[in-house]
Amino acid sequence: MKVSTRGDYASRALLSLALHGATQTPTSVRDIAERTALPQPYLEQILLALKGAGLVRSKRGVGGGYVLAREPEEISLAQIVAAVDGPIVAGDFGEPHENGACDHEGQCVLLAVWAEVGEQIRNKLQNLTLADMVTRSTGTAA
Amino acid sequence: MKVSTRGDYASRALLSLALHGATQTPTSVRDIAERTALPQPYLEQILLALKGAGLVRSKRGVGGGYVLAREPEEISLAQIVAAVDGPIVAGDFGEPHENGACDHEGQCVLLAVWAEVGEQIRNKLQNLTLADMVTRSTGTAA
DNA sequence: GCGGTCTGCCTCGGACCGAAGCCGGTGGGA
DNA sequence: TCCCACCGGCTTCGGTCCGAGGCAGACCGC
Repeated sequence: MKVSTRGDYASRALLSLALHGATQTPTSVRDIAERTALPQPYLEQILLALKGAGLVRSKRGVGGGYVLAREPEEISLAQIVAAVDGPIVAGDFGEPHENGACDHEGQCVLLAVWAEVGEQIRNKLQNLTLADMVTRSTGTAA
Repeated sequence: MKVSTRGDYASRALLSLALHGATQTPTSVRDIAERTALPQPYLEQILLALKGAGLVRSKRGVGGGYVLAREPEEISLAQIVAAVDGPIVAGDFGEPHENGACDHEGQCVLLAVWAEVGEQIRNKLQNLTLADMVTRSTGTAA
């Protein structure tokens, strides 16, 4: 019942890009790692997953690095977490109301509940974009 | 980002007790395991944890077993899950706005978000009692 | 009251799996 | 030729899931 560090790290990395307004000039993995205090090799493969999901673009060679693929308003935390942690669900015990999944008492009722919880989390995270985070970050605290 | 099987199993077991209206006569672990199709030894220690949390009472010897400690209306899913899975949170990366926790950009903003998500899940599960589940179970599907 | 049996209580341990993180090599760009 | 993204594989670590086995309390028949 918790977000893995991958989700947290990925969010921090992209938030870092958004904070520096780096929608054009690439930022190297090393710079991101320094600014966010994250382990560099680990962050590397996380960024790779984010690229695979189409959330960032990369540029190789000298002066290369990563750039947000879309505007911060268009990137939600749900997309980030889903990209590195897989689909956002609460409990993976199959689907309710399907073949032999509900052959014991109360089972499919609980499955429905977990599904509702997962959906609620998704809704929450879909409404939080990187732009919102930037606003929160600059508006409230350090 | 998911409920462990412990939480699911514990919920199923208590729901089974509630469905059979066993607020007085004890039900043995073996019977619960049969009705819910759960591994009996595993279920045993889960029930032990639930007893430690004060959600069920036990009776030893012949004709012994487990009984709900309170009325189904008084037992929420949040209590059950918290009893077997620990506190319900989304991401355990420390607390926001404390000593050196927010010394890197955007960190405490994200911490606040995870905290919000966790709180939302807790609220949802606190509003779902065993009595609600019984109603859902008997009212809608098999 | 006494032993047997039924049950919960408790602990130990191990298989299994995913998370977390490091490393070396490859190849494309300036 | 240097820089840096890319690409795997690989290890370590801890948690989950579950079984085995023994101990202790409760009720029974006698």
